[in-house]
Amino acid sequence: MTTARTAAGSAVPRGRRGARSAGDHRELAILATAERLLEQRPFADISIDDLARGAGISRPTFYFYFASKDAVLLTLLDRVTEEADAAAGDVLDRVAEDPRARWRELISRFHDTFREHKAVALACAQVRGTNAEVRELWATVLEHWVRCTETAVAAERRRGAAPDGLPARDLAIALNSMNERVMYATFAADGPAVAEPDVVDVLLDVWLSTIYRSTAPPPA
Amino acid sequence: MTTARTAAGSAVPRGRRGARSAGDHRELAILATAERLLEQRPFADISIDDLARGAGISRPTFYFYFASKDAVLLTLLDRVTEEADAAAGDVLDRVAEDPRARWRELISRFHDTFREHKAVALACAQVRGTNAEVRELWATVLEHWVRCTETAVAAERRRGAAPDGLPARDLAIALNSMNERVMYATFAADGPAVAEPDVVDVLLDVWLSTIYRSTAPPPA
DNA sequence: ACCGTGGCTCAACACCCTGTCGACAAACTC
DNA sequence: GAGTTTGTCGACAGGGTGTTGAGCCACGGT
Repeated sequence: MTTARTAAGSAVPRGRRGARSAGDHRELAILATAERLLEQRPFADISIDDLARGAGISRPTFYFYFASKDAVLLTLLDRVTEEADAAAGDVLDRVAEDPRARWRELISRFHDTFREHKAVALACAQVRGTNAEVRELWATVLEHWVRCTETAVAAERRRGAAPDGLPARDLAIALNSMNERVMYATFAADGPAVAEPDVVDVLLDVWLSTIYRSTAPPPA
Repeated sequence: MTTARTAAGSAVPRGRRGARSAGDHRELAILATAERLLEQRPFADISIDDLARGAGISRPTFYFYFASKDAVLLTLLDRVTEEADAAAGDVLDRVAEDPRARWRELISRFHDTFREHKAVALACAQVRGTNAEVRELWATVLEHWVRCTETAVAAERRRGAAPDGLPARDLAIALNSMNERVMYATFAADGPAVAEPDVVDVLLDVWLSTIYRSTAPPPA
């Protein structure tokens, strides 16, 4: 019921007078431990005790900071998606400048952000199935990206650069879903996957083909 | 260590003289209970006890038939993928006849099969994250479909119906991944999803655009 | 008719993990 | 220096998993 219960809004430094309290430090330690352990083994194989010990505290104390193991992951996911959002920036507002380059930039930046936090991304995809909060956060984030894509596609159609076709929203959903799954498979390296260095170009090619119905969209 | 340990190979009636033993009956009852319960609540919320009780046996007895809860799901998944494979049949050998119709048939049949076993499909996608056997089975199945797609695309290119572009395998991976994720989102109805009645046509449109670089592929 | 074996069943147990409760200490406030 | 807030943990209760060991029943062999 104290600081920690700000849950996902953890990026905002809590209302203390800037002073790094012991609690802040511990909370960060738990998060860091979680991300470190996730690089070594799957989320399901990490117990709350592991997290607590890794942060130098006891299990009950863990609950002072987070309501559950899932809450830790939720916070981690929140940080990563914010980073991805920041990385994407306003690229989509400038698609008309140079469509191919801008779309590529968009895909590439998402790819880089998620690759850097592979472990978190992979864990979230798994937990999404069992945890409603993670599922909803992801849904919200995805919805945002879908809307951005949709808007950009609509703009390209309006200026005559892209032909009409599928409803922009459906296309946006299909493309973003594809990206999600293809990147996941590449990172997880389980099952059929596109080779890491090619993944951005493969995805880009599908985006361009479906949005413009040709490999090379007309420049501005 | 007896009959049940044939695990995924359960479709093959075990070597008894055709007689439906009590065991066969129980095994089927567990499977049926699992599919029924999965339609009501998520896999994680179903305990082995639920499965056992549903099949009219005790928990320890459950272990006589399956090694774990996951093993039940694995068997269920095996049945569904076999059904999907059968439904797909040889459509891809006849793509040249009428590309649009055949590709649509392919996507549509997968869609129908998985929609019919929504619950199993959804559960598997979730468990795939934590269970290596499910992950591997899915990987194998997907690899098979990717290869079929790849072969068909290559054939279309060879006969001049489809232009060159992305390596056929990468394209096949991207498209199948998209289908998987888009159908999942539609069935799960969580987060941005294509409306159920449109999903086949949306997917088809992306397939055709990327394979033929035009909405309407040339007929034979 | 008798025994043994293999298919089948379960009560009871050991274990692990989660989440909570209540007592307690250090620090900051007035 | 009394009181609140922050932070800490030992000990417990509860629920799920997987195992053990003993027992039942139907059958085929002798």
